[in-house]
Amino acid sequence: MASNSFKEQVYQELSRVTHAISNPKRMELIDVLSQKEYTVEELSNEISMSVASTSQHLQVLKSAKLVETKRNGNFIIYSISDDTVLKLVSVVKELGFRKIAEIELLINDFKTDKDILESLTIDDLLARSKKEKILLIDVRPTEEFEAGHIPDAVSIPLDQLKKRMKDLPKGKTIIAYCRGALCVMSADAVKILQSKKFKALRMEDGYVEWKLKQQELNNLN
Amino acid sequence: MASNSFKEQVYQELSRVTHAISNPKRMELIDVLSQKEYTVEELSNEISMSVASTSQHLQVLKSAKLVETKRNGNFIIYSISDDTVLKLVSVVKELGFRKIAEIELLINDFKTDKDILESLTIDDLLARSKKEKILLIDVRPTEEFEAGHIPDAVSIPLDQLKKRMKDLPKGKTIIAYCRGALCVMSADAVKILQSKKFKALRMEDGYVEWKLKQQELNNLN
DNA sequence: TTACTATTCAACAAATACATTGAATAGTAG
DNA sequence: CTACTATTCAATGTATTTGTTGAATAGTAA
Repeated sequence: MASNSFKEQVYQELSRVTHAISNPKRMELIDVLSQKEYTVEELSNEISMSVASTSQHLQVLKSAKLVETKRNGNFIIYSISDDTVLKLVSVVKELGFRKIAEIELLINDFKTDKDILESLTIDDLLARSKKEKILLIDVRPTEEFEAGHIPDAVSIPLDQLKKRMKDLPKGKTIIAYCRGALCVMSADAVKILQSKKFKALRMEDGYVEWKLKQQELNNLN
Repeated sequence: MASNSFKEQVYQELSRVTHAISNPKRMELIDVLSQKEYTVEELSNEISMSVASTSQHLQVLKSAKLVETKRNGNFIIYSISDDTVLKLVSVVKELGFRKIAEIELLINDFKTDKDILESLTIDDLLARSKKEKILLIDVRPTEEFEAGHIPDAVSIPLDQLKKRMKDLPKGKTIIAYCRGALCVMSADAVKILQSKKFKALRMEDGYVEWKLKQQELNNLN
């Protein structure tokens, strides 16, 4: 049957997309690239893997059109090809976090580890910012902030927090965010701030989640 | 580093989800199950594969919690575990269709094959139904219609279309839908109707796409 | 209990995926 | 042109995945 073969080909092609993110290291690469663009060697460090292997994984991602490249001098710069890829990762995480008990256990361990009792979502942030004055701080490295951040957020990279703490207000509630639910930076920041008697909270969503939320809103008007 | 091991474990778990749909047959299984629940043997027929292999694929999907089972007499009934799974497939298709040239070519071949010039989306349908009187027909098999359908749609399975054509209005525009972009049934229906001088059009989205759209709308209020 | 049946398990061979090392490539900068 | 370097390619051994066949299982129905 011709129609049968058509069907097979379609599923073959679709599964190339999913195959590309079916490997933990490639999943991690996409997640890292969600924050900003990187060179191969930088990525190799981020995911703790040889440069050659990293390059090979990147080629798989590229052939599935999940990432794209540009050249800058001697360097090849990899980046996410399309915001739909962010959406894909977001849905996979949604499924993973909701459905897989193992991950929930890991995350719970992680949470109690960091002594974070309260953790806000984007919706919480929006609601809260209407009721009271809050200060939103982005504790990721400067380059990631510059590659894109939530409006009105102030960049205070985690490693500069102690130095810049004197400029922060004791009255306002400070909400810290970083790369998302799996990132420890905002939790560390909140811990430091709380120890110095600031009113600080963690937001578990990051810039990517904020961006996707905006797109959803735009799509429906 | 403990935090490193935590990270690795998380990506390991997340990639179990994507690994589950990284195989063409398993992708097809999920797609088939998106319409309604099935027994193992039925699925084995749908995807043209031995019962034992089908069962094994289903177990992979189940261990990733993408599908779930219930018993009915001697039969085990498989179904999609959660609407988030539909969202996952939807995003994968979005990426696949938009990004992979091979699929676009296949689909174009398919479209010209079916002589369908116009193909509506859900948004088109909603807009159009405000301006003129339309009749929405669901040409999938009865069981799939009964498992869930777009409100106000009338069930006219493709194999009954010729018999029931005399009851259809010549004045109204008839819009046919089936399982979604990859399904040929609505295209066949429109071809038949047009040949009998009905004003008929195809909608490329199906019930699943409609359901996801509703959920998006609900999420934002 | 016993016969029956839908489903799952086990074992196999073939194919594919994986991470590494070391060599090749294609650009840049002097 | 030459030296240099970030990236990619090639080859390798190991591990995992795949689909099949045939046996085992667990539930139903008499």
